[in-house]
Amino acid sequence: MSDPVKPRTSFLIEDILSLKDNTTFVGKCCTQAKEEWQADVKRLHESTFVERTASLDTSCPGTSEAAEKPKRSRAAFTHLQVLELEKKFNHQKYLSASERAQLADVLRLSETQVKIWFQNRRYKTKRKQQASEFLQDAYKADGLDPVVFFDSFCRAYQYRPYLWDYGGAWRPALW
DNA sequence: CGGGTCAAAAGGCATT
DNA sequence: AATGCCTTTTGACCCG
Repeated sequence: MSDPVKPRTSFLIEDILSLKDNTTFVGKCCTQAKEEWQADVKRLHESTFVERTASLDTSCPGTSEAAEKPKRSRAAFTHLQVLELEKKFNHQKYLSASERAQLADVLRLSETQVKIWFQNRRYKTKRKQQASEFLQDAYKADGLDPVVFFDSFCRAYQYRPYLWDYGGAWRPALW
């Protein structure tokens, strides 16, 4: 079995691509992200499919030591899995049990993984909203130019493009 | 290599 | 009991 494809980022590629020709900097990163993602999709389709990712490491079978402290492991979701989760989340922030089961089946994840992912995603959105409000107040109070501010922000976080999908009130004014 | 960040998963407590 | 929010733990990754 080949290694599961590890997502490098969890940003919304469609969102970033939809931003269009803002700067060459953004464009370059989009191209790179798109290529990475396409490569992952290709590898996904070539393999039978991703193994259902286990939430717990089940190594050390049958050993008594394993019962003492179950080792917590972190699954790395694939780009495709994250993309589908993000698409769903874009439409609805909460899933019913049946919707969750269906999505879990399609993505070859456990229902718990889907549930936890949505919990973490909601909280992430909330934190970002709070952060964007804080930033907005900060640059207004300091009389900063939003364009210059955002440009430096992008450059400072060029390896963290997932920070770009700010849904905060200040983004529309910048684009 | 150490420190920082992100994200998956678990823990704790509240709500229904 | 199931699920919510929030916090903490954990592991991977990136940078200087």
